[in-house]
Amino acid sequence: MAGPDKKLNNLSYQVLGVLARKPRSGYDIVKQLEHFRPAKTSQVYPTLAKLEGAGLVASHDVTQTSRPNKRLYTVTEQGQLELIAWIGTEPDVPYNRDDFLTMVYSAWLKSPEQVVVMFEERLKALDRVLDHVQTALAVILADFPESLSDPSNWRFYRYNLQHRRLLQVQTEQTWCRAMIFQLQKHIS
Amino acid sequence: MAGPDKKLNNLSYQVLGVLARKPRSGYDIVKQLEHFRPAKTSQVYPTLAKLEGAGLVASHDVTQTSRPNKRLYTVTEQGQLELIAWIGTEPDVPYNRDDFLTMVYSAWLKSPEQVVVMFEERLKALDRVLDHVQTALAVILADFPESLSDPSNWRFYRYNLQHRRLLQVQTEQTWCRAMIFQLQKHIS
DNA sequence: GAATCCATGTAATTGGTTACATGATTCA
DNA sequence: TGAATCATGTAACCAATTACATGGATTC
Repeated sequence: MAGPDKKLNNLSYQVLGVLARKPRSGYDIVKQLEHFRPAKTSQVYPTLAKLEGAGLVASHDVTQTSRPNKRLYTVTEQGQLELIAWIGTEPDVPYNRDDFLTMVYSAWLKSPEQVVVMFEERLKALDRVLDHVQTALAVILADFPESLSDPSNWRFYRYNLQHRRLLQVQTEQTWCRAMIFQLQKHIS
Repeated sequence: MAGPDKKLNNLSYQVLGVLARKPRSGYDIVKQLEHFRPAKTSQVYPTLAKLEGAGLVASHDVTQTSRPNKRLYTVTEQGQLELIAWIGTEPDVPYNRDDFLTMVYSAWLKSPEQVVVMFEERLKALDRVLDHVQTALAVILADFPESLSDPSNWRFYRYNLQHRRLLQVQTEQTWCRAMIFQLQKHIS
């Protein structure tokens, strides 16, 4: 009815995806996306307002007693259709910015000793990610084992995306250890 | 002498790192970063101007006959010190945006058949990346074999960063194949 | 009483893309 | 002659972060 829908941005589709699983408040959405696709409240709230203006989500206020009141958002049918239509289109080239890799790029300017320290810190940081991912996997496995063999259940993809992260982190750790091993040969 | 140096952004450090390896024009820098840390000319040229204003890089014009004239940039000593001082500081949390993963997040709304097609396309895209990375590795291995055991040579890190990318792409391909295998069990 | 969580937003700034503008040289 | 590469930039817009602003409820 309104103007011709131009393509939404990545965050909008991600928010539609979260709400397609279940209705949530802006605050809930931020928490939900924290590890998978971080976004600040200052970006999420305006995005929700924009999506509501376009008729892709709807909201209603919920009065709470033991908590501040909140506004629950739901995907509209139009919103779900928009999301489904987008999935499977040609994805934009992925976008990665990692200070650590930029540092490694110029690490030849530092002594091997100093670089080894950097890689050891990186390993520790990856350990923390690993912990988080393994816990998430264990929870799904314990609470919803049937969902893991059902691609029409959103937990099927949630589990497998976490599993992907696990594999990636382990690969990166292997690489870090190989780098440390090589560098130590040059420490007198 | 001038104001107190506040932290530069990721691109600035990346540009300093490129120029620390060897002097280049803005155009060269864009090409150099194309696969590792993409940036458009419209971002690189202003960044170079800013770095020059801060005294971290210097430039001089080069007259060419068989090509348009160009401006070559070099890192100043101050620029190199700034870069070295940054390396090893606590890196910001890495930043990843991948439409494909956002699509997988909501792929439970699609039929397994349709999702299999998405993963097969992803595999093909990863094959092209793999090709590029393997070529780059082979070139270094053939032309500068000694540099691979010398952490004070920038090619040591160039090679190992490419190797990291190789491992990551292979891990992702393994995951994609496992996903396709699982999904095919649900196609009647 | 202080810290943390729940809850929703706006304003200013930085980071990054798209589109625009121009022009020489080389190669098919 | 037309496409691709080399070469440098600006303007307008979109994406994202930082900082600001407020306030009730819970937990330590």
